[in-house]
Amino acid sequence: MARERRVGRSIGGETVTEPILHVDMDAFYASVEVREDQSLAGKPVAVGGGGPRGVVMAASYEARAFGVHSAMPGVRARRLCPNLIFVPPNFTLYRAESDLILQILFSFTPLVEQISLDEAFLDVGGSTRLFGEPVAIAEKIRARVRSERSLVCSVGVAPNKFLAKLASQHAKPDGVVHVPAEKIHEFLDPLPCGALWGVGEQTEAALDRLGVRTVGDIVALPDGVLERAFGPGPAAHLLALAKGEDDRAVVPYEPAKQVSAEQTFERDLDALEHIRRELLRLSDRVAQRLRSGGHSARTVTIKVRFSDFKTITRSRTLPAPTDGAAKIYAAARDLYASLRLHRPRIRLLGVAASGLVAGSGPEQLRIGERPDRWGAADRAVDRLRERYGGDTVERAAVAQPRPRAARRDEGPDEREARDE
DNA sequence: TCTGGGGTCCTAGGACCC
DNA sequence: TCTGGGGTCCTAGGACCC
Repeated sequence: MARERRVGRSIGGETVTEPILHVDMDAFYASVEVREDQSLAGKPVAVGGGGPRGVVMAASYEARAFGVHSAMPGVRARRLCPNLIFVPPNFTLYRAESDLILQILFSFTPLVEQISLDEAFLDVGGSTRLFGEPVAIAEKIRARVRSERSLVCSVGVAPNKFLAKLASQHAKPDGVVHVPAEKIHEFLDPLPCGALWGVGEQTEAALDRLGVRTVGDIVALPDGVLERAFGPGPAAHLLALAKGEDDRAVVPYEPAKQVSAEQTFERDLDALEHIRRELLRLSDRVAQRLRSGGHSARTVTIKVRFSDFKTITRSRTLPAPTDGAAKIYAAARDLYASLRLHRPRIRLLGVAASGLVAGSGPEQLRIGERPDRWGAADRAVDRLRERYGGDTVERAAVAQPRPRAARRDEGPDEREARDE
C-alpha cells in the first residue's frame, strides 16, 4: 500500500488540515428499494434473504426503530418487527446507483477511493479553491446526491481516513460531522474500543479482559501491556488508531485480488451429485466474472461449511492461470474429493479464484495435453448472458441433474471412480 | 439470536532454493 | 557428511469489514 505522510496540505500558502471526507450512504440498499417502490415509503423494510437462513443486509430507519440492523438473522428480525417487509437484494441496481453517485464524487476531486457500493473516501485537499472548505464540499455533495439521486448520505470530515470514517458514523442519519485536528482526543477518547477499525468482537473481548473499555483507556495503558496481549505489530496499530493517527493515502483504484462465489443452502446438502452440481455452478460464476474483469487466476480455493458451522478451506495452485469454468471446476471437484467426507451435512459451498493476472494468458499446454475445448464455449455463453441476461444459459449438468435411480447399488467411492 | 455473500489482511508452518 | 540462515511460495485458518 502506498504511504504518504499527511499532516496537512499546503495550497497556495493556506493549509487544509482536514482534507479527508468519508461519504456513507444512509441505509443504502433499503433506500434505493424505497425510492423505486414508493409503496414502501415510511414502512419498516429489510433488504436480504427472507428464507430460514437469510440475514438482513440493510434496514430502513423505520425497521431500525424496532432494533433491526444489518447482519441480523432474518428470523430474529421478523420476531422483533412482525410487519417487517423483506425485499430480495438487487445488486445490479445497487451497482448502477453506486456508479452514478461516484460520478458526483469525482466532480469534486479525482482522489476518490470507493470502499464498497455505499462508501467512499475523498481527498479534497486540492479542491478547496474551486469548491470551498471541506465542510462546504461535504454539504455540496449531500445536496447533489439528494437532488440528483433522491438519496441521503452522511459525511465525515477529518484529518485522515480513519477519523473521517468515524465522523461519518456520528453524522448519521443525514448529517455532517467535522473533527478538527485540535479536537481529535475530545472526539476519540470516550468511544468504545469497538469503534476502532479492525477491533471486532474478539479483540474487544480481549481488551475488556484487560479492563480496557474506551479508546482513552487504550492510550492510558502502561507500556508493554498491549504488546504482551496482541503482539508487537497489532499493538502498534491499535495504539496509533487510538491516538487518531492514520497516514494512509486516499488511493483511487486498487485492482481486485480475488473473485469468489458462495452459496448457503436452505437445507444441508449431502448427496455427492448435488454437491458437484453446486461446485460447477459456483465455478461457472467465478469464471464468468474473471472473464468479464479481464482476469485469469492461478489459485482455486473451495470453502465448505458444515451444519455445525465449522468451516474449512482447501486450495490448489494451477500450473497456469485460467479463466475457464471447466478448469476451475476440475480443481474444485478434486479439492472436494480430497476431503474424503463420509455422509457430510453441508450448509455452504464456496469457490474462489485468487492470484489474479491480467488477460486470459497464453494457453500453456503441457506435453500430451490437448488444447482447451471449453474456451470458445465459455465466451459464447458470456455473449449470450450479456445480451439476454445472466440466467439465460446454464451448463447442462447444472440445469439437468442426472437421475440417480439407475445406480442405486453404488457407494460414493464407486461413483467417484466412474466420474473421473 | 443463530449466524449471507462479497471481500481484505495477517499469521504460521512447511517446502524449496541458494 | 552434516549443516546455517534468508527468501519466496504455498496452504490453512481466522479476524475483520461492508
